[in-house]
Amino acid sequence: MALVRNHRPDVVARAVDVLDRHGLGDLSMRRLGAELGVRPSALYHHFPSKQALLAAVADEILLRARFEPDLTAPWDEQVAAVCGWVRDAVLAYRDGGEVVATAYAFGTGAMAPYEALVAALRSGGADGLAEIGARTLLHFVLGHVVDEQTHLQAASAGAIDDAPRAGGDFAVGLGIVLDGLRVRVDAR
Amino acid sequence: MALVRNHRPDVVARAVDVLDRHGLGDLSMRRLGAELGVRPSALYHHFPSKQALLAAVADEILLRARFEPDLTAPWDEQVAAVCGWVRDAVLAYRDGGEVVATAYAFGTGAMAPYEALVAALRSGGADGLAEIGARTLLHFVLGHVVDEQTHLQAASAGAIDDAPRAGGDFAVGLGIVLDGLRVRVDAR
DNA sequence: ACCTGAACACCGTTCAAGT
DNA sequence: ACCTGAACACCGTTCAAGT
Repeated sequence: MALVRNHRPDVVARAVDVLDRHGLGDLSMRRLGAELGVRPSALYHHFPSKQALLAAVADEILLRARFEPDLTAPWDEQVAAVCGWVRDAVLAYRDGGEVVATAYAFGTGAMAPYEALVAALRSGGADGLAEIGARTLLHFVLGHVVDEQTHLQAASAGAIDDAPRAGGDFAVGLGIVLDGLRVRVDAR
Repeated sequence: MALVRNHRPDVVARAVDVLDRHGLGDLSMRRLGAELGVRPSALYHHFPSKQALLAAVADEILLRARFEPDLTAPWDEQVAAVCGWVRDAVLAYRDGGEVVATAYAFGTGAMAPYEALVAALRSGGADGLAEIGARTLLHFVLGHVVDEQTHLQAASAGAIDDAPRAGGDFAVGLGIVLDGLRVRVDAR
């Protein structure tokens, strides 16, 4: 007898919720199932694997921070806007950075920021470097945000005494050069 | 009765070996114990946790690609040399990038490259930006190398058709600017 | 379409006890 | 100093069967 009936979006929403409340380490199929009032095996009706579930979670996190590119803006401002979007989206949920970075690294999700960056870079005429530029910027942003988030969380958990760190912001005095064009990513 | 007696370096060496032959996913405490002819619990005599073991593996991988900084070289060349060292070290072992990146992210290991980069950046006069610059460069290098390694391995396993990618090298036409000073990281 | 029940093949970690 | 034996509290995934 089916006590509960969950649809795919319910599962994703609950997963985001568990992630935010208990962290990535506690987001297991069994735990998520229990939280939904369902056996773990029931989740495999919606997702072929945990990896696929986590990719959906990553996409959901990015989607929730709604973003629409301003195509009339200068290309470097467009790039900065995308970076800012990713940063905001990911910082809004516990372990958001790691989830998105992993999904992106495995190529299973989090493709929207990559495509937005490619578009922005192309609009700046950096045609040949758009793809590698987008990947670099994403590593740049995600790397720093994961850093930030890890240390922030560790500090708030009392595991690390939060010594003053040189710039919690990923952009302080830093830029990236693509083919001679300087891109400032100080979105914040 | 002790059939085998392993010292700490033996354990690390075997772990590197298992990592390279079977990948990070197969490097479990149980598997490593079996490979050493020992129960998994015996490993906890040498390491307090798997995380600590993996940190030691990361350090070992970096150590095996012996590196000595040329303090007479221009600072940007020093930076490039460190990046090249990390890249070479990590590419020499299966999943080396992920192991080192993770140890670095958790702050449990892989500190040598960070310190080398800070020193190189300081020697260039970028005092206030040395720490954040070092972290940025590391994210930059490790991010790209993990990318490379993941796709390379996936391709060689036949999981992905290796479409032509824009620059397998992390440095193609890219640089990082620290306070106006352009750092080229095209180590290769 | 969604769920149960039961199993399979694993994990990391602890700890008293052995040599 | 290093190892065993046994346990604890978990994992992801599969699959026939139910409604």
